[in-house]
Amino acid sequence: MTAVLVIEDDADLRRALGINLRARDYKVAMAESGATGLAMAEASPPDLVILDLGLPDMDGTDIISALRAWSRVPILVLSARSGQGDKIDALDAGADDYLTKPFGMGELLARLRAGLRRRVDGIDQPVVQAGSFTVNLAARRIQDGDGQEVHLTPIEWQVLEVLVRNEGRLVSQRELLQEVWGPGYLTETHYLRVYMGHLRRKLEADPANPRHLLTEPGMGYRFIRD
Amino acid sequence: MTAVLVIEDDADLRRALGINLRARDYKVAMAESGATGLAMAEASPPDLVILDLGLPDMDGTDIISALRAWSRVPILVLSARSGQGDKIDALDAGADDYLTKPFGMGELLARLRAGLRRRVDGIDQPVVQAGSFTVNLAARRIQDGDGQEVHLTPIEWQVLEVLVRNEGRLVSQRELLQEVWGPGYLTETHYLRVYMGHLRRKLEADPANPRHLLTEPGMGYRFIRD
DNA sequence: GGGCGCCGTAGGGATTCCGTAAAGATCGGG
DNA sequence: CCCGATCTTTACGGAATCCCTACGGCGCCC
Repeated sequence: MTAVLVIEDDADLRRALGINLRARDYKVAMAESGATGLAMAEASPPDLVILDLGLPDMDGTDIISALRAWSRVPILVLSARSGQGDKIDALDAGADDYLTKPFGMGELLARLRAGLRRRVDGIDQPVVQAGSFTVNLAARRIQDGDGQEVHLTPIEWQVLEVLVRNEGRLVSQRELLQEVWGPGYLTETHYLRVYMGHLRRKLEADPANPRHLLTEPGMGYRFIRD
Repeated sequence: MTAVLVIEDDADLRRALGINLRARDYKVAMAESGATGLAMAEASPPDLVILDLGLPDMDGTDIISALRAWSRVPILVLSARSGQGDKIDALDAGADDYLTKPFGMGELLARLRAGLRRRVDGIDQPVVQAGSFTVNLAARRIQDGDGQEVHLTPIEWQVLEVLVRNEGRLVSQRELLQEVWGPGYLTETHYLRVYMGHLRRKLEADPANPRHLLTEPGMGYRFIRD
Protein backbone atom coordinates (compact mmCIF):
# COMPACT_ATOMS: atom_id res chain seq x y z
CA MET A 1 0.00 0.00 0.00
CA THR A 2 1.21 3.48 -0.80
CA ALA A 3 2.41 5.41 2.23
CA VAL A 4 1.87 9.17 2.45
CA LEU A 5 3.35 11.38 5.14
CA VAL A 6 1.43 14.58 5.91
CA ILE A 7 3.31 17.34 7.73
CA GLU A 8 0.72 19.97 8.62
CA ASP A 9 0.13 22.01 11.76
CA ASP A 10 -3.47 23.06 11.10
CA ALA A 11 -5.62 20.45 12.81
CA ASP A 12 -8.65 20.95 10.58
CA LEU A 13 -6.73 20.62 7.35
CA ARG A 14 -4.79 17.68 8.74
CA ARG A 15 -7.99 15.86 9.54
CA ALA A 16 -9.52 16.65 6.15
CA LEU A 17 -6.41 15.35 4.37
CA GLY A 18 -6.39 12.22 6.49
CA ILE A 19 -10.00 11.42 5.73
CA ASN A 20 -9.65 11.95 2.01
CA LEU A 21 -6.40 10.04 1.70
CA ARG A 22 -7.54 7.08 3.76
CA ALA A 23 -10.75 6.95 1.72
CA ARG A 24 -8.53 6.37 -1.34
CA ASP A 25 -6.68 3.56 0.44
CA TYR A 26 -3.46 5.41 1.11
CA LYS A 27 -1.59 4.55 4.27
CA VAL A 28 -1.34 7.90 6.03
CA ALA A 29 1.11 9.10 8.67
CA MET A 30 0.73 12.54 10.24
CA ALA A 31 3.10 15.00 11.84
CA GLU A 32 2.30 18.38 13.40
CA SER A 33 5.77 19.86 13.18
CA GLY A 34 8.78 19.81 10.93
CA ALA A 35 11.02 18.07 13.42
CA THR A 36 8.63 15.19 14.06
CA GLY A 37 7.90 14.98 10.34
CA LEU A 38 11.57 14.52 9.52
CA ALA A 39 11.93 11.94 12.29
CA MET A 40 8.94 9.99 11.00
CA ALA A 41 10.24 10.09 7.45
CA GLU A 42 13.56 8.65 8.61
CA ALA A 43 11.93 6.01 10.79
CA SER A 44 9.58 4.85 8.06
CA PRO A 45 10.33 6.31 4.60
CA PRO A 46 7.06 7.23 2.86
CA ASP A 47 6.26 7.09 -0.86
CA LEU A 48 5.23 10.74 -0.93
CA VAL A 49 5.31 13.72 1.44
CA ILE A 50 2.71 16.46 1.68
CA LEU A 51 4.36 19.39 3.44
CA ASP A 52 2.90 22.62 4.72
CA LEU A 53 5.45 25.39 4.37
CA GLY A 54 4.03 27.51 7.20
CA LEU A 55 5.02 25.33 10.12
CA PRO A 56 5.82 27.05 13.41
CA ASP A 57 9.01 25.21 14.32
CA MET A 58 11.10 25.13 11.15
CA ASP A 59 11.57 26.98 7.90
CA GLY A 60 9.92 25.17 5.04
CA THR A 61 12.86 25.10 2.69
CA ASP A 62 15.04 23.74 5.50
CA ILE A 63 12.68 20.80 5.88
CA ILE A 64 12.85 20.16 2.15
CA SER A 65 16.64 20.32 2.20
CA ALA A 66 16.83 17.94 5.15
CA LEU A 67 14.67 15.43 3.32
CA ARG A 68 16.59 15.84 0.11
CA ALA A 69 19.83 15.12 1.93
CA TRP A 70 18.96 11.44 1.80
CA SER A 71 15.71 10.92 -0.08
CA ARG A 72 14.22 11.51 -3.49
CA VAL A 73 10.68 11.02 -2.25
CA PRO A 74 8.22 13.28 -4.12
CA ILE A 75 7.39 16.36 -2.03
CA LEU A 76 4.12 18.20 -2.57
CA VAL A 77 4.14 21.58 -0.88
CA LEU A 78 1.08 23.34 0.48
CA SER A 79 1.31 27.01 1.32
CA ALA A 80 -0.86 30.01 2.07
CA ARG A 81 1.67 32.26 0.39
CA SER A 82 1.07 32.72 -3.31
CA GLY A 83 4.06 34.88 -4.17
CA GLN A 84 6.36 33.73 -6.96
CA GLY A 85 9.45 33.95 -4.78
CA ASP A 86 8.19 31.45 -2.24
CA LYS A 87 7.30 28.98 -4.95
CA ILE A 88 10.66 29.30 -6.64
CA ASP A 89 12.53 28.87 -3.37
CA ALA A 90 10.60 25.75 -2.43
CA LEU A 91 10.86 24.16 -5.87
CA ASP A 92 14.58 24.87 -6.13
CA ALA A 93 15.13 23.47 -2.66
CA GLY A 94 13.86 20.19 -4.01
CA ALA A 95 10.05 20.23 -3.89
CA ASP A 96 8.23 18.61 -6.79
CA ASP A 97 5.01 20.58 -6.72
CA TYR A 98 3.53 23.63 -5.02
CA LEU A 99 -0.13 24.15 -4.25
CA THR A 100 -1.49 27.44 -2.93
CA LYS A 101 -4.26 27.51 -0.34
CA PRO A 102 -7.12 27.38 -0.74
CA PHE A 103 -7.03 24.41 -3.08
CA GLY A 104 -9.52 21.82 -4.22
CA MET A 105 -9.17 18.34 -2.81
CA GLY A 106 -9.63 16.87 -6.27
CA GLU A 107 -6.68 18.81 -7.62
CA LEU A 108 -4.52 17.85 -4.67
CA LEU A 109 -5.29 14.19 -5.21
CA ALA A 110 -4.56 14.47 -8.93
CA ARG A 111 -1.18 16.10 -8.27
CA LEU A 112 -0.49 13.42 -5.69
CA ARG A 113 -1.22 10.72 -8.25
CA ALA A 114 1.06 12.48 -10.72
CA GLY A 115 3.84 12.52 -8.13
CA LEU A 116 3.41 8.87 -7.26
CA ARG A 117 3.25 7.83 -10.91
CA ARG A 118 6.86 8.77 -11.52
CA ARG A 119 8.09 7.38 -8.22
CA VAL A 120 11.63 6.13 -8.50
CA ASP A 121 12.92 3.09 -6.74
CA GLY A 122 16.27 4.38 -5.63
CA ILE A 123 18.07 4.14 -2.34
CA ASP A 124 15.64 6.09 -0.21
CA GLN A 125 17.11 5.23 3.12
CA PRO A 126 18.74 7.52 5.64
CA VAL A 127 21.52 5.07 6.53
CA VAL A 128 23.71 3.13 4.13
CA GLN A 129 25.89 0.33 5.41
CA ALA A 130 29.00 -0.48 3.39
CA GLY A 131 30.91 -3.39 4.79
CA SER A 132 33.63 -1.51 6.56
CA PHE A 133 31.80 1.73 7.30
CA THR A 134 28.34 3.24 7.77
CA VAL A 135 27.05 6.44 6.19
CA ASN A 136 24.15 8.25 7.81
CA LEU A 137 22.91 10.62 5.12
CA ALA A 138 20.21 12.18 7.25
CA ALA A 139 22.43 12.99 10.21
CA ARG A 140 25.54 13.59 8.14
CA ARG A 141 27.60 11.23 10.23
CA ILE A 142 29.93 8.42 9.43
CA GLN A 143 31.08 5.50 11.52
CA ASP A 144 34.14 3.42 10.94
CA GLY A 145 34.17 -0.36 11.10
CA ASP A 146 35.07 -0.07 14.78
CA GLY A 147 32.12 2.19 15.48
CA GLN A 148 34.43 5.19 15.58
CA GLU A 149 33.09 8.49 14.34
CA VAL A 150 34.92 9.69 11.22
CA HIS A 151 35.28 13.38 10.56
CA LEU A 152 34.94 14.57 6.97
CA THR A 153 35.57 18.04 5.61
CA PRO A 154 32.73 19.71 3.70
CA ILE A 155 34.06 18.81 0.28
CA GLU A 156 34.86 15.27 1.29
CA TRP A 157 31.28 14.91 2.46
CA GLN A 158 29.81 16.31 -0.73
CA VAL A 159 31.84 13.95 -2.89
CA LEU A 160 30.88 10.97 -0.77
CA GLU A 161 27.23 11.96 -0.71
CA VAL A 162 26.96 12.12 -4.48
CA LEU A 163 28.56 8.71 -4.79
CA VAL A 164 26.49 7.07 -2.07
CA ARG A 165 23.22 8.42 -3.41
CA ASN A 166 24.11 6.88 -6.75
CA GLU A 167 25.07 3.55 -5.25
CA GLY A 168 26.18 1.08 -7.90
CA ARG A 169 25.95 3.61 -10.70
CA LEU A 170 29.03 5.05 -12.34
CA VAL A 171 29.26 8.77 -11.63
CA SER A 172 31.25 10.55 -14.29
CA GLN A 173 34.02 12.95 -13.40
CA ARG A 174 32.09 15.81 -15.01
CA GLU A 175 29.04 14.98 -12.93
CA LEU A 176 31.00 14.91 -9.69
CA LEU A 177 32.81 18.16 -10.43
CA GLN A 178 29.53 19.78 -11.46
CA GLU A 179 27.78 18.69 -8.27
CA VAL A 180 30.54 19.58 -5.83
CA TRP A 181 32.54 22.44 -7.34
CA GLY A 182 30.03 23.85 -9.84
CA PRO A 183 30.00 24.32 -13.58
CA GLY A 184 33.29 26.23 -13.75
CA TYR A 185 35.47 23.30 -12.72
CA LEU A 186 34.38 20.57 -15.11
CA THR A 187 37.94 19.79 -16.22
CA GLU A 188 39.77 19.95 -12.88
CA THR A 189 39.89 16.20 -12.53
CA HIS A 190 42.92 16.26 -10.25
CA TYR A 191 40.66 17.60 -7.49
CA LEU A 192 38.85 14.30 -7.64
CA ARG A 193 42.03 12.32 -7.37
CA VAL A 194 43.04 14.22 -4.26
CA TYR A 195 39.70 13.91 -2.50
CA MET A 196 39.07 10.32 -3.46
CA GLY A 197 42.43 9.63 -1.88
CA HIS A 198 41.33 11.38 1.32
CA LEU A 199 38.06 9.45 1.46
CA ARG A 200 39.77 6.13 0.91
CA ARG A 201 42.31 6.78 3.60
CA LYS A 202 39.55 7.62 6.05
CA LEU A 203 37.04 4.94 5.10
CA GLU A 204 38.62 1.98 3.36
CA ALA A 205 40.26 -0.78 5.34
CA ASP A 206 43.01 -0.96 2.71
CA PRO A 207 43.17 2.42 0.94
CA ALA A 208 45.48 1.11 -1.77
CA ASN A 209 42.96 -1.61 -2.72
CA PRO A 210 39.57 0.02 -2.28
CA ARG A 211 36.50 -2.19 -2.13
CA HIS A 212 33.77 0.45 -1.98
CA LEU A 213 35.10 3.58 -3.63
CA LEU A 214 36.16 2.33 -7.03
CA THR A 215 37.87 4.06 -9.93
CA GLU A 216 36.84 3.54 -13.52
CA PRO A 217 39.81 4.97 -15.42
CA GLY A 218 38.87 7.61 -17.93
CA MET A 219 35.25 7.69 -16.84
CA GLY A 220 34.58 8.33 -13.19
CA TYR A 221 33.99 6.72 -9.81
CA ARG A 222 31.55 4.26 -8.33
CA PHE A 223 30.37 3.45 -4.82
CA ILE A 224 29.31 -0.10 -4.04
CA ARG A 225 28.26 -1.56 -0.70
CA ASP A 226 29.79 -4.94 -1.20
CA MET B 1 22.44 20.71 -23.55
CA THR B 2 18.91 20.26 -22.26
CA ALA B 3 16.28 20.18 -25.01
CA VAL B 4 12.83 21.67 -24.39
CA LEU B 5 9.90 21.35 -26.79
CA VAL B 6 7.31 24.13 -26.64
CA ILE B 7 3.89 23.38 -28.13
CA GLU B 8 1.98 26.68 -28.11
CA ASP B 9 -0.26 28.35 -30.69
CA ASP B 10 -0.15 31.89 -29.33
CA ALA B 11 2.69 33.61 -31.18
CA ASP B 12 3.41 36.17 -28.48
CA LEU B 13 3.64 33.65 -25.68
CA ARG B 14 5.68 31.34 -27.88
CA ARG B 15 8.20 34.05 -28.54
CA ALA B 16 8.39 35.04 -24.89
CA LEU B 17 9.01 31.45 -23.88
CA GLY B 18 11.65 31.04 -26.54
CA ILE B 19 13.55 34.12 -25.43
CA ASN B 20 13.48 33.18 -21.77
CA LEU B 21 14.44 29.58 -22.29
CA ARG B 22 17.26 30.32 -24.69
CA ALA B 23 18.61 32.92 -22.31
CA ARG B 24 18.96 30.07 -19.77
CA ASP B 25 20.86 27.97 -22.28
CA TYR B 26 18.11 25.51 -23.05
CA LYS B 27 17.91 24.15 -26.55
CA VAL B 28 14.39 25.11 -27.65
CA ALA B 29 12.19 23.60 -30.32
CA MET B 30 8.80 25.13 -31.14
CA ALA B 31 5.56 23.81 -32.56
CA GLU B 32 2.35 25.71 -33.29
CA SER B 33 0.01 22.75 -33.30
CA GLY B 34 -0.46 19.46 -31.55
CA ALA B 35 0.19 17.39 -34.65
CA THR B 36 3.50 19.04 -35.49
CA GLY B 37 4.44 18.98 -31.81
CA LEU B 38 3.98 15.22 -31.63
CA ALA B 39 5.92 14.76 -34.86
CA MET B 40 8.79 16.88 -33.55
CA ALA B 41 8.85 14.99 -30.26
CA GLU B 42 9.22 11.72 -32.13
CA ALA B 43 11.79 13.05 -34.56
CA SER B 44 13.98 14.48 -31.81
CA PRO B 45 12.91 13.43 -28.31
CA PRO B 46 13.16 16.40 -25.91
CA ASP B 47 14.06 16.33 -22.23
CA LEU B 48 10.88 18.20 -21.29
CA VAL B 49 7.68 19.33 -23.02
CA ILE B 50 5.79 22.55 -22.36
CA LEU B 51 2.29 22.05 -23.72
CA ASP B 52 -0.56 24.51 -24.12
CA LEU B 53 -3.86 22.72 -23.61
CA GLY B 54 -5.88 25.13 -25.75
CA LEU B 55 -4.51 24.23 -29.14
CA PRO B 56 -6.86 24.57 -32.11
CA ASP B 57 -6.16 21.27 -33.85
CA MET B 58 -6.20 18.66 -31.09
CA ASP B 59 -7.60 18.08 -27.64
CA GLY B 60 -4.97 18.61 -24.97
CA THR B 61 -5.42 15.33 -23.14
CA ASP B 62 -5.16 13.48 -26.45
CA ILE B 63 -1.76 15.02 -27.03
CA ILE B 64 -0.65 13.96 -23.56
CA SER B 65 -1.91 10.43 -24.14
CA ALA B 66 -0.15 10.24 -27.48
CA LEU B 67 3.12 11.27 -25.89
CA ARG B 68 2.69 8.92 -22.95
CA ALA B 69 2.15 6.06 -25.36
CA TRP B 70 5.87 5.90 -25.94
CA SER B 71 7.63 8.44 -23.71
CA ARG B 72 7.96 9.33 -20.03
CA VAL B 73 9.28 12.80 -20.79
CA PRO B 74 8.11 15.36 -18.18
CA ILE B 75 5.12 17.33 -19.48
CA LEU B 76 4.39 20.80 -18.11
CA VAL B 77 0.91 21.96 -19.08
CA LEU B 78 -0.10 25.58 -19.61
CA SER B 79 -3.76 26.47 -19.73
CA ALA B 80 -6.11 29.42 -19.54
CA ARG B 81 -8.71 27.26 -17.84
CA SER B 82 -8.44 27.24 -14.08
CA GLY B 83 -11.19 24.77 -13.26
CA GLN B 84 -10.33 21.76 -11.13
CA GLY B 85 -11.76 19.33 -13.68
CA ASP B 86 -9.40 20.39 -16.43
CA LYS B 87 -6.41 20.06 -14.17
CA ILE B 88 -7.44 16.64 -12.95
CA ASP B 89 -8.03 15.40 -16.49
CA ALA B 90 -4.67 16.64 -17.72
CA LEU B 91 -2.72 15.30 -14.74
CA ASP B 92 -4.41 11.92 -14.88
CA ALA B 93 -3.76 11.71 -18.60
CA GLY B 94 -0.08 11.82 -17.74
CA ALA B 95 0.95 15.43 -17.30
CA ASP B 96 3.45 16.18 -14.54
CA ASP B 97 2.47 19.75 -13.75
CA TYR B 98 -0.25 22.24 -14.57
CA LEU B 99 0.19 26.00 -14.68
CA THR B 100 -2.74 28.39 -15.10
CA LYS B 101 -2.42 31.53 -17.20
CA PRO B 102 -1.44 34.14 -16.44
CA PHE B 103 1.68 32.84 -14.77
CA GLY B 104 5.03 34.30 -13.80
CA MET B 105 8.02 33.39 -15.89
CA GLY B 106 10.06 32.77 -12.75
CA GLU B 107 7.59 30.19 -11.50
CA LEU B 108 7.47 28.50 -14.88
CA LEU B 109 11.24 28.20 -14.94
CA ALA B 110 11.31 26.85 -11.40
CA ARG B 111 8.73 24.19 -12.22
CA LEU B 112 10.69 23.37 -15.33
CA ARG B 113 13.84 22.88 -13.26
CA ALA B 114 11.89 20.65 -10.87
CA GLY B 115 10.72 18.51 -13.77
CA LEU B 116 14.20 18.24 -15.23
CA ARG B 117 15.76 17.42 -11.88
CA ARG B 118 13.81 14.18 -11.76
CA ARG B 119 15.06 13.24 -15.19
CA VAL B 120 18.67 13.44 -14.01
CA ASP B 121 17.84 11.24 -11.06
CA GLY B 122 16.98 8.74 -13.70
CA ILE B 123 13.83 6.68 -13.74
CA ASP B 124 14.86 4.83 -16.82
CA GLN B 125 17.25 1.99 -16.16
CA PRO B 126 17.64 0.51 -19.61
CA VAL B 127 18.76 -2.96 -18.66
CA VAL B 128 19.39 -5.17 -21.64
CA GLN B 129 19.58 -8.89 -21.05
CA ALA B 130 21.52 -10.77 -23.71
CA GLY B 131 21.60 -14.45 -23.02
CA SER B 132 25.06 -14.70 -21.57
CA PHE B 133 25.40 -11.20 -20.13
CA THR B 134 23.43 -8.22 -18.84
CA VAL B 135 24.08 -4.59 -19.76
CA ASN B 136 22.95 -1.68 -17.59
CA LEU B 137 23.65 1.43 -19.62
CA ALA B 138 22.53 3.96 -17.01
CA ALA B 139 24.70 2.50 -14.27
CA ARG B 140 27.48 1.61 -16.70
CA ARG B 141 27.52 -1.88 -15.33
CA ILE B 142 27.80 -5.30 -16.91
CA GLN B 143 27.31 -8.71 -15.39
CA ASP B 144 28.59 -11.90 -16.86
CA GLY B 145 26.54 -15.08 -17.10
CA ASP B 146 27.90 -16.08 -13.70
CA GLY B 147 26.84 -12.77 -12.17
CA GLN B 148 30.43 -11.58 -12.26
CA GLU B 149 31.04 -7.90 -12.85
CA VAL B 150 32.82 -7.19 -16.13
CA HIS B 151 35.08 -4.18 -16.51
CA LEU B 152 35.10 -2.24 -19.78
CA THR B 153 37.38 0.58 -20.86
CA PRO B 154 35.90 3.89 -22.05
CA ILE B 155 36.16 3.06 -25.75
CA GLU B 156 34.80 -0.41 -25.23
CA TRP B 157 31.80 1.16 -23.50
CA GLN B 158 31.22 3.63 -26.30
CA VAL B 159 31.29 0.94 -28.95
CA LEU B 160 28.99 -1.32 -26.99
CA GLU B 161 26.60 1.51 -26.19
CA VAL B 162 26.11 2.42 -29.84
CA LEU B 163 25.43 -1.20 -30.72
CA VAL B 164 23.05 -1.81 -27.81
CA ARG B 165 21.11 1.36 -28.49
CA ASN B 166 20.60 0.09 -32.04
CA GLU B 167 19.69 -3.42 -30.94
CA GLY B 168 18.91 -5.65 -33.90
CA ARG B 169 19.85 -2.99 -36.45
CA LEU B 170 22.98 -3.11 -38.56
CA VAL B 171 25.37 -0.33 -37.56
CA SER B 172 27.77 0.57 -40.33
CA GLN B 173 31.47 0.87 -39.75
CA ARG B 174 31.36 4.55 -40.67
CA GLU B 175 28.63 5.15 -38.14
CA LEU B 176 30.52 3.42 -35.35
CA LEU B 177 33.76 5.21 -36.12
CA GLN B 178 31.94 8.52 -36.33
CA GLU B 179 30.22 8.02 -32.97
CA VAL B 180 33.22 6.77 -31.04
CA TRP B 181 36.35 8.27 -32.62
CA GLY B 182 34.87 11.26 -34.42
CA PRO B 183 34.81 12.41 -38.02
CA GLY B 184 38.55 12.15 -38.57
CA TYR B 185 38.71 8.36 -38.31
CA LEU B 186 36.01 7.19 -40.71
CA THR B 187 38.37 4.81 -42.52
CA GLU B 188 40.23 3.29 -39.58
CA THR B 189 38.17 0.12 -39.64
CA HIS B 190 40.89 -1.91 -38.00
CA TYR B 191 40.13 -0.09 -34.73
CA LEU B 192 36.73 -1.73 -34.85
CA ARG B 193 38.21 -5.17 -35.36
CA VAL B 194 40.42 -4.72 -32.33
CA TYR B 195 37.71 -3.46 -30.00
CA MET B 196 35.05 -5.86 -31.18
CA GLY B 197 37.56 -8.56 -30.33
CA HIS B 198 37.96 -7.13 -26.84
CA LEU B 199 34.22 -6.99 -26.30
CA ARG B 200 33.69 -10.54 -27.50
CA ARG B 201 36.43 -11.87 -25.31
CA LYS B 202 34.89 -10.17 -22.29
CA LEU B 203 31.22 -10.83 -23.03
CA GLU B 204 30.69 -13.79 -25.31
CA ALA B 205 30.71 -17.31 -23.94
CA ASP B 206 32.57 -18.44 -27.08
CA PRO B 207 34.41 -15.41 -28.48
CA ALA B 208 35.29 -17.21 -31.71
CA ASN B 209 31.61 -17.90 -32.43
CA PRO B 210 29.80 -14.81 -31.21
CA ARG B 211 26.07 -15.00 -30.69
CA HIS B 212 25.32 -11.39 -29.76
CA LEU B 213 28.02 -9.22 -31.31
CA LEU B 214 27.83 -10.20 -34.96
CA THR B 215 29.92 -9.15 -37.94
CA GLU B 216 28.34 -8.30 -41.27
CA PRO B 217 31.35 -8.53 -43.59
CA GLY B 218 31.96 -5.38 -45.55
CA MET B 219 29.07 -3.59 -43.84
CA GLY B 220 29.36 -3.28 -40.09
CA TYR B 221 28.27 -4.88 -36.85
CA ARG B 222 25.02 -5.84 -35.20
CA PHE B 223 23.95 -6.54 -31.62
CA ILE B 224 21.18 -9.02 -30.97
CA ARG B 225 19.87 -10.28 -27.65
CA ASP B 226 19.17 -13.82 -28.70
C1' DG C 1 46.50 -22.15 -57.32
C1' DG C 2 47.58 -17.51 -56.25
C1' DG C 3 46.41 -12.82 -55.48
C1' DC C 4 43.31 -9.89 -53.02
C1' DG C 5 40.20 -8.02 -49.72
C1' DC C 6 38.28 -8.55 -45.26
C1' DC C 7 38.40 -10.12 -40.65
C1' DG C 8 40.35 -11.70 -36.04
C1' DT C 9 44.22 -11.95 -32.71
C1' DA C 10 48.33 -10.66 -30.39
C1' DG C 11 51.60 -7.55 -28.55
C1' DG C 12 54.72 -3.52 -27.83
C1' DG C 13 55.52 1.35 -27.35
C1' DA C 14 53.51 5.81 -26.52
C1' DT C 15 50.28 8.32 -24.21
C1' DT C 16 46.97 9.34 -21.07
C1' DC C 17 45.20 8.75 -16.57
C1' DC C 18 45.52 7.84 -11.62
C1' DG C 19 47.36 7.84 -6.66
C1' DT C 20 50.13 10.02 -3.36
C1' DA C 21 52.63 13.29 -0.94
C1' DA C 22 53.55 17.77 0.16
C1' DA C 23 54.00 22.67 -0.31
C1' DG C 24 51.52 27.26 -0.74
C1' DA C 25 47.01 29.79 -0.34
C1' DT C 26 42.84 30.84 1.91
C1' DC C 27 39.61 31.22 5.48
C1' DG C 28 37.63 31.71 10.08
C1' DG C 29 38.02 31.80 15.15
C1' DG C 30 40.20 32.93 19.29
C1' DC D 1 47.40 38.86 14.68
C1' DC D 2 48.34 34.12 14.90
C1' DC D 3 46.98 29.44 14.33
C1' DG D 4 44.68 25.43 12.78
C1' DA D 5 41.70 23.49 9.38
C1' DT D 6 40.69 23.26 4.83
C1' DC D 7 41.26 23.93 0.03
C1' DT D 8 44.18 24.55 -4.08
C1' DT D 9 48.05 23.51 -6.78
C1' DT D 10 52.17 21.11 -8.17
C1' DA D 11 55.19 17.20 -9.05
C1' DC D 12 56.26 12.51 -10.05
C1' DG D 13 56.12 7.28 -10.19
C1' DG D 14 53.19 3.76 -11.68
C1' DA D 15 49.20 1.76 -13.82
C1' DA D 16 45.69 1.53 -17.30
C1' DT D 17 44.49 2.42 -21.77
C1' DC D 18 45.03 3.42 -26.49
C1' DC D 19 47.21 3.45 -31.03
C1' DC D 20 49.56 1.01 -34.37
C1' DT D 21 51.78 -2.80 -36.66
C1' DA D 22 52.28 -7.46 -37.83
C1' DC D 23 50.64 -11.87 -38.94
C1' DG D 24 47.44 -15.65 -40.01
C1' DG D 25 42.83 -17.32 -41.64
C1' DC D 26 38.94 -17.26 -44.66
C1' DG D 27 36.29 -16.60 -48.89
C1' DC D 28 36.18 -14.90 -53.63
C1' DC D 29 37.50 -13.99 -58.35
C1' DC D 30 40.67 -14.34 -62.02
